[in-house]
Amino acid sequence: MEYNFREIEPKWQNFWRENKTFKAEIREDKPKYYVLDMFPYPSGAGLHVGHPLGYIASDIFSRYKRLQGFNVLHPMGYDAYGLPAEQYAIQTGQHPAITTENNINRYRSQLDILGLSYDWDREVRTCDDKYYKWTQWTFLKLFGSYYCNDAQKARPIEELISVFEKEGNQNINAATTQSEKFSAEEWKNFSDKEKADVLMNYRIAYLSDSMVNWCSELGTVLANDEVVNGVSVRGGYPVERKSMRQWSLRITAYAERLLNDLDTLDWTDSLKEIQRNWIGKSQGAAVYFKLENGESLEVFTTRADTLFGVTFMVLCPEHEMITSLTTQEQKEEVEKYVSWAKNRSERERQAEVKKVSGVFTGSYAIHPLSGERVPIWISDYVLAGYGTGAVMAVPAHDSRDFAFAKHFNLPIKQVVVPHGEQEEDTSLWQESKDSKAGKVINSDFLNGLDVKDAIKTAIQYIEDKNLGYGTVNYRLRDAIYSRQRYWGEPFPIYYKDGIATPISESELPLLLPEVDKYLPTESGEPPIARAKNWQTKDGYPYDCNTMPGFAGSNAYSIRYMDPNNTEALVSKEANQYWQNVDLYIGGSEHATGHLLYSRFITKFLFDIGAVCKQEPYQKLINQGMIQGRSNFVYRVKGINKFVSYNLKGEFETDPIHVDINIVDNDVLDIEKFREWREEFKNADFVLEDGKYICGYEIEKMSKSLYNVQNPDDLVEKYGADTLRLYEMFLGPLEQSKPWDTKGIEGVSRFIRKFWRLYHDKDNNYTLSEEAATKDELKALHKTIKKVQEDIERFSFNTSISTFMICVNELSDLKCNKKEILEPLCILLSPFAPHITEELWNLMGNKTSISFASFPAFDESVLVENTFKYPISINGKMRANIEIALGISQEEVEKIVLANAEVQKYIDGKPIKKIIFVPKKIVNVVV
RNA sequence: GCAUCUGUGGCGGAAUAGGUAGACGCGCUAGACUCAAAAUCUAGUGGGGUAACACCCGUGCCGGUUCGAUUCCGGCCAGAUGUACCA
Repeated sequence: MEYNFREIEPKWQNFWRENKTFKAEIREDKPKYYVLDMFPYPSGAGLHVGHPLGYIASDIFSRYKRLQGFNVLHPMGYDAYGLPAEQYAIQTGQHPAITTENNINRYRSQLDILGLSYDWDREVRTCDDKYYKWTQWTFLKLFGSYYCNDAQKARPIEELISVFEKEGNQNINAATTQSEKFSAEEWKNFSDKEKADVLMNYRIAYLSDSMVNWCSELGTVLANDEVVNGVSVRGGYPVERKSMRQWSLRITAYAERLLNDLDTLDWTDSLKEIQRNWIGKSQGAAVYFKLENGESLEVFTTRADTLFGVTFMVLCPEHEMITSLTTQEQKEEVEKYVSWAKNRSERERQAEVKKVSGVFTGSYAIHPLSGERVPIWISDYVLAGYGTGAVMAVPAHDSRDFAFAKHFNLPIKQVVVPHGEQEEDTSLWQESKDSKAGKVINSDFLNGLDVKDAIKTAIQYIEDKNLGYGTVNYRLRDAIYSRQRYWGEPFPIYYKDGIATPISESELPLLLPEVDKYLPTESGEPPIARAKNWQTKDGYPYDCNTMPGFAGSNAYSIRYMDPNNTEALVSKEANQYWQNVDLYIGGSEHATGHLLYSRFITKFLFDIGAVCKQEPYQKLINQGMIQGRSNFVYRVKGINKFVSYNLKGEFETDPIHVDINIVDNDVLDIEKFREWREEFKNADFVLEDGKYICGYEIEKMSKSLYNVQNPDDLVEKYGADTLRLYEMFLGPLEQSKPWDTKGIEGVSRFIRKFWRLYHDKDNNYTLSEEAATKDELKALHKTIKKVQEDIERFSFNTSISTFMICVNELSDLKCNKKEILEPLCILLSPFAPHITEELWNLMGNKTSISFASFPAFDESVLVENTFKYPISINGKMRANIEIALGISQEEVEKIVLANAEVQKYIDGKPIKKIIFVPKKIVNVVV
């Protein structure tokens, strides 16, 4: 009998559950460490081997930190609101809560068999009213706050109201869409509705008519990060631009802080870079162009140095000044163009980026510096959402303006000469010169300046003459926060005489109502509108939208600190103790969604004093994706005959995906294949060496490609410890890699070998109390040192290699000494918790291994009195010489030169130099 | 187009501070045990070369710094990911 994981693994899982071994409580005597996994959306498909990768890694680190004496918080929960459950509800009528509950139970059982050390008492579910009460509470706070640019933080909206009453909004510097100024007097005379409308322009959570990504297939709007290439991320349905009244969050107010604080985080450069790009800060200038009708048009530019190169202006088709600008002659054409542009779907627009289109308004602006007349055009290459929705076109130095000028035959004026070039005839150009280095020409007072200096000088000039001002623009947009769906958090808002009014905090949570169908109403209202009595006691209607998928995950890491608190999101005490997440593990696909939104919300909660940290996740590791490895069989065209991979060239074949569970090391199990599907029952095969070899390809892991590897099957076959080790052994945590079961035998062998160290031939536990030998101690301490270093840098694959070497050495030494094997058992416990708990118990220990301390590394065991010096001659390794440590460089050189092997290579030539690197190498240059 | 990352045997991958490249595992080859198989154990396994050594070549490509480069610098090529009319 060998190591029996089928009996031992459930035994210890039960032990941990019953003893609440991993329960985390505030303990002032211990330092805290908070390890968090991105909680999963419980989909109907269950877990595949890709999901546990991060969970196993975080579990190893949690267990390691516990051994080091840290009080570890390691919770898990479910991001339970989401589209799939709702889509399923629409099709079947089954309540999404039931689907979700079932899926969660399946997830839980799959997680349990992996032996993960979660504190399940802290589980959260975003669809649980006790949880979403705080999602709604956060929304009320966002609604009740504005962002003060002077203080650089969120402030209560009441403060703003009292300022309005005293002095109007003349001196307010806040993040707002309010452009009209008013006095205290005017404010007092506003109607309630007017006041509410003004305040709405300042709130951090606000209602506005905004251009949204509307997906009619899903019947809802989507955030920018939920749309890729003009189609929805979920489902791949077309998305169009549409103006709708929606809730938004003023995340743009936090752009600067979100950008700057990236520097304080221990994240990978690539992830920080993704966020920086998404925020997209650009420094530049706003410039006013006077119009002939007396109005003024504001544009944003990063290239104020090229002002004299402006030969036309372009407005986006949505620009509000189009009507007033269009002349009578151009009216018809402009209207035609604008309606054409508005009706294009996002996808069409993106697909035809290179096609130039546009129309002339008939009007002109006056160039602020030269006084020349500049024609004003309309084109959809100018985006409504960025800057002012209008640009000054400098065709000579901007490729888009250039393409436009070429297409409509507009003048092109060169104002920058790149270093080492001469001014050229722009009519001969095939492309613009966009480079940001060179000397300015044809530009009056800017002539001769370098681009960089010219930008500064130009901005200074326009500021002095009141023609504009230096400013900053961000690409980041406010987050659209409402969805026209059922399965989400209702907004704690009702409408009193058309004014959006918050319900009081004491009425939270506002429960998600029951509905008869999960579809929009006949009049096109969201599904919640179907609910009976969806109104306050006084009969005012509630908001019918629900919050988006990311709402529930914004502050979940904070809620885990105090998940059962009914009085607050988190108590001061719990928040002070747990602070924020020390280690966060999850996929990088959340870079511009969850990771940005939750940073924003955490900063907001910090501003209102609800939490003590500005950043939610101090260190972040993105585990790589595990791709699927699909197998193929090759069917001869037209007949039911299959050709082995290497012989398929002789036939005309179609590759067909075959279930990887009936393929072993690319060899097809023909019997199982025949049973797999009715149509293959009578199939013929052309074999090679008596086997049918399948082809393979690396693809996404997906049910439809028959390449999903289920962790349960592997646990059943090899045990959880082996699966844990193997997932880590597969390669570096952060790298994407294809799943491949080939190597799992190797770690399975290692586990059995490890077990055998503690047992004799008949599988009886035998450890001796004898003192360990020098070699045994060396093997152990070498391992302690390296494993600790490897864990610290999350190189779990190499730590496992180190364990393998150690076990091999101890097997060779026939070591069965407790002095060695007890610390080794502790050392391995984060990786393989079940087998080590069993051995720990066999060794006579009463408590769980989690409370043991990490084995101390004894340097003295590894100290040698001699060192093997590699000797290189002219940089090439030629010999090894054993030399006592601590002797002088001169002596080392003497010994080296006296060596016969070395003499052979020096071959009598004069020695130019000897380079001696202590403990490393001696290099002789001849 | 732009940004970030990656490129090492038949395969997954080591090499932590510029110092004997290929640890560890898989696979493969031979052998031991066995009637046989499984399991286990032993030896070998980058390429060329040799009876065996010696020796030569080798970390995507080209160049640089250095006594010495997988590692640092410059330029290219390829792949992955993200993002894209952001003025």
